[in-house]
Amino acid sequence: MEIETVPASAPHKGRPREFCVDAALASALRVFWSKGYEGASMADLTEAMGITKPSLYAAFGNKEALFNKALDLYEREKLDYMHAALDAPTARGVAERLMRGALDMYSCPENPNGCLGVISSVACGAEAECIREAVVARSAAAKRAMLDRFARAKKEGDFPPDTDAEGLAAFLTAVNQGMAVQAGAGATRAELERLVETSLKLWPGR
Amino acid sequence: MEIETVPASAPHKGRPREFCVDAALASALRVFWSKGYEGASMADLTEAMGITKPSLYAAFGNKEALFNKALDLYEREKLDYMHAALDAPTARGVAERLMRGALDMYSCPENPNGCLGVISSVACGAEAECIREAVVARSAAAKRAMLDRFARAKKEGDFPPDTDAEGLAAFLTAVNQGMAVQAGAGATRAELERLVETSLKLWPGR
DNA sequence: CGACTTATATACCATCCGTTATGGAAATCG
DNA sequence: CGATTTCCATAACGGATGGTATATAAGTCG
Repeated sequence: MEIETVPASAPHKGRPREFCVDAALASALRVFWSKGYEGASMADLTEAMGITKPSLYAAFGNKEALFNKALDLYEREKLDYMHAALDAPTARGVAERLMRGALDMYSCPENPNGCLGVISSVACGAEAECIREAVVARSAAAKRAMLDRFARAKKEGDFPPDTDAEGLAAFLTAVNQGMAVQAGAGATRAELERLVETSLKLWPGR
Repeated sequence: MEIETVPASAPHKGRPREFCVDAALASALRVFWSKGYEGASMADLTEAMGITKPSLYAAFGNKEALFNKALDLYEREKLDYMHAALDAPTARGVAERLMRGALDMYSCPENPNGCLGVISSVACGAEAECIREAVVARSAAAKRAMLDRFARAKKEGDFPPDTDAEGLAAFLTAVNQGMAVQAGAGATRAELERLVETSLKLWPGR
């Protein structure tokens, strides 16, 4: 929970805001998630958020700043399962929690289809290049965390010593990205479930 | 090799065209491949193709028709490894050829990064919805071909009888899509190679 | 050589894009 | 009560978008 725009103690002078910033940001996230950065027009955003353009600019800066805040929210609310997954006791547990967490998210009917990160990291127009870079940087960080976890798992004996932890991290990332693509293309939960079960069956160990 | 616009025997009346349709289409493909359907503006396209807008419209119809023809070309030239892959004698051979073929394509420095199909199938603006549907339909057909091949492999004993061929098809598709996403995000060939080797090591049987 | 057909080049169209200036409305402060 | 500050609503901005009308150039056909 955030305290609007000003630090904290502002006993609001001036006219009070007529909308909830958090709710508006959540609506914006849904639009970006459905249409991507470039596909989401300001008209789409303002309509979904229930505010006018000047209000949006006053509260969030501009479209890019709004997207970044929406991305923060996405990471915070929708990607928290990743942190929990990395805390699993074994590498296999990490993989399982990661895939099942992604599966749950992608097949939740209240969420737009697909993954905001994947949607935003595929190539698009020139104006969105900085957006793309920001998203790629974030997912690189996520992948590094996974890699570190697998390196630890290797030392702990979850994997044979000749295991390519980097390859496994890339593999798990790829399965999740592929799941996102298929979810974005309209795959059913049953199909995604099958993908997860198969991947889990192929995962080394146990 | 196509015969321009008219059936075949046209002893071209009127002013002759000053550019090569096939070369222009190849240039257009590169632009769509780099920037996606919506990210590619008519100005981008005409500049890369070396022709003016009226010439483009006269030769290809409109942006959507141009994209579909570029997609045909992409499938014909860049995705032919898929047909060859499905002809491999074993299911493992199919998987290997599919992944290595994708790897070669994604890491060819002359090609734009990523996969045109994946780029075009992730959500974007409303105007591109029909494009998205067309691409999704094509990749669904590709997946079905792979599924049929694996069903056959199951009957031929490549897999144990309790194998989930559908799950394996979804899995292989997902790895390739994930590879495309990572390639689009700028992964090196070495990274993608590692992903392929790992996936191949996990693939069932020998 | 004309007549005809087709391609090119320039300029333009309506529409939408993200963004912002302007004027009034709603609250607190003195 | 002003005075002040902040927010909302309308409407407009310059620029870019996909798509075209018009006029001219470059060929073949009779």
